[in-house]
Amino acid sequence: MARKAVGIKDVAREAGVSVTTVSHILNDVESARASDETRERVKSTAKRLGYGANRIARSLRRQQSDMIGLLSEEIATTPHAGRIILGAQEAAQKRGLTLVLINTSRDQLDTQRDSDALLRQQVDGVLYATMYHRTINLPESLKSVPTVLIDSASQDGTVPSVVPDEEGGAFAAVQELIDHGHRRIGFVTNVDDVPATRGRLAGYRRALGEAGIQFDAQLVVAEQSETPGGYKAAVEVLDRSDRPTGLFCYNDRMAMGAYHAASELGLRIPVDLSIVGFDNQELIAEGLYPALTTVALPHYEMGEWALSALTELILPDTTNVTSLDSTRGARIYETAVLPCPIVRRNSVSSPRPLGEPNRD
Amino acid sequence: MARKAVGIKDVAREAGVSVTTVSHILNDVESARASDETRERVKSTAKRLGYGANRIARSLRRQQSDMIGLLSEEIATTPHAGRIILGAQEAAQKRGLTLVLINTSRDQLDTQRDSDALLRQQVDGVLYATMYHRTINLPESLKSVPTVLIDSASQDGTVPSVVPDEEGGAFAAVQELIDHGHRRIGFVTNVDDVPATRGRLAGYRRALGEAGIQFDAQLVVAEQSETPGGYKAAVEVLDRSDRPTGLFCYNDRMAMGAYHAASELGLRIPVDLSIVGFDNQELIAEGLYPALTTVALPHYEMGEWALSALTELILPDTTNVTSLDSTRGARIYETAVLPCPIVRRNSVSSPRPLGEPNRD
DNA sequence: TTGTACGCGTTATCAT
DNA sequence: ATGATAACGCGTACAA
Repeated sequence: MARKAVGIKDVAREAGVSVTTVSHILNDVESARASDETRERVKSTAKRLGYGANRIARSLRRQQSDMIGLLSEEIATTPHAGRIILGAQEAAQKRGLTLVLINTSRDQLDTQRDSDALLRQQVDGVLYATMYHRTINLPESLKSVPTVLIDSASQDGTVPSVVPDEEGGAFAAVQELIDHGHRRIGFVTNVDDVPATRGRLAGYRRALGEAGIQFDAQLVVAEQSETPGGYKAAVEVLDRSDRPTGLFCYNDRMAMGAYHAASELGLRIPVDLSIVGFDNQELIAEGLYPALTTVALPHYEMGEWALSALTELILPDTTNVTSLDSTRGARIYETAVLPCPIVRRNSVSSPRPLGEPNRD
Repeated sequence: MARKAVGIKDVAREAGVSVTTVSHILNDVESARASDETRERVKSTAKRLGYGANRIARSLRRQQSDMIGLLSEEIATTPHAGRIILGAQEAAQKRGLTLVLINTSRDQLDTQRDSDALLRQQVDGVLYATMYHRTINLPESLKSVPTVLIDSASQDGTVPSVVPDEEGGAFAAVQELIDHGHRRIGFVTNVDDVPATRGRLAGYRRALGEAGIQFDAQLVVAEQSETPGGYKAAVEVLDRSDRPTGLFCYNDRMAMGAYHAASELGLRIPVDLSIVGFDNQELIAEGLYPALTTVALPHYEMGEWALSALTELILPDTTNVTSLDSTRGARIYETAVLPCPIVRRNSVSSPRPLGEPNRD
């Protein structure tokens, strides 16, 4: 830790004032005013000495640490996690808060009564990020500390939460195909019953519906959400005479499988088949040939939003402070839904005009 | 922060002893002994009350925060970063340390004199992780705080550092091809002059040399280290009659490009062409068909190693404490080199027997 | 307008 | 074997 830290006392002595004055000035305390002259002198000497308040002493005194815990099941196990962390980190830094990492496995969380204590004592609040979008019950250990959920909605709305707009993203993806003239659009989806699956299917159907295209159950086929699953599903939906000209894939990995299937079937992308993915995994989306048009998950934005919501939770607005205590704890939070923008690359084009011969 | 925290005083009162005794017992202080009876009583009441020392107060008193700063240029901008973080985090947790995130852009680091103060005051040390393996000069702001470098070596060895064994990994990759009987092995490498490029080339040459295979400059071609570069390079090295039967690629992205090239040239993997990548980007390696045999970067292990080295730096071994002050700061650290294990999947097989007709 | 003194929860020193 | 108390560095009520 500090080797030869410069303390508030040093600043006070150097500026020829008391520590109180220094503290007041540096913390912009309203009540006590100092002459502009001293104010200036204190500030400059503080800067000259490179003074920064000892956060630990300050925390002890203020009874708040200015630290936010980022609680995550297997931190950064997914490539997405990085963006969440970054969003939260930058938002935290902007507010003078520090992000500390707490790693947990889910089952640990419930039994972790001591972790509870650990948490409560050093962080002002926690961001709880799940690995993928889902609905959860708030772990018992988090009931006592201000918490915001990232990428999952709380069952009962007792805490704020933020999730991606799966349906909107899927809608945009399918709309992109429709805008290019596709009418026969397949959906390679996954088999797990999670919000993303339901939301993306809903978006697919809504886009079709709004375009006046009949939903055809034969065109949606579900498999495991990995690349091999995408391959299998794509083969199934593409290997027939009335195959779709456009394909919406549950995620980029499945789209990668679909590329493989298309290649095997002699279908060129995007000439013979247009594809849109989901997730915007750049490694894949930019690596595929042609580069994959896909939908981005707003990870950075979710991290940012969550941290912002958490600060509001911690420092309740000074507006209507009166009814505060009564409303606290009873409040129901709606989960925020952040947009998933489409990222256009080269896997979508117009279908060949009707009647043009297939040259395969 | 803490709503109604249970403090050491509560435990003392409840157990009918003084706070001193509680502190002694809970901290396993050698000098002062208590009766086994009280010892037991104190411990049990502490547990019953759910007591945990207030880390902030403890930090203030002990003059050490037990916090480690993870300083990173654009945290988790690469998928690898997550593994580093996880390795460091778990190692930290094991030692009762907390990891705090500090995000920086590289140029910021030098001018950041206030960040310097910030760092010094709350973290006991910092882990400085660069985005990719390279050699650096330690930023000025880190000179004053115990630091360990991850994924980069310090120019002058003033601080411990850990990097991947690029050469060994490349050697293993090429050896894998040789073991399968390949004699004509191409190398699709990248154009940047970084340690990884040099090391992987050296490993390639050494493996060839030890197998008695003549190095052929025509078989190594450099391009941008992305997928399109891999495609271009692979086409160049494969589109000729004396093409290699095995291909070592600088990284998995380039390997992905090579897959595409092979497909275009009508080369089946691994029947007509065996490929080994580097990085073990699972998204790619497991998504390609056939799954890519590649070499893993030891990110988790580097994070772990770095944290371990840092703790030794902070709490110097109690052995030979005498000569401590004199040696400190003057010491030269060798940079640790961690092995890159090969991960076998399905992209390598034996080349077709000599003379077997090419069925293309 | 400025300074003195106390308290935040621990740990550590020194008595008893 | 146990307990009283100073000190860590800062913020602030209260006195001047």
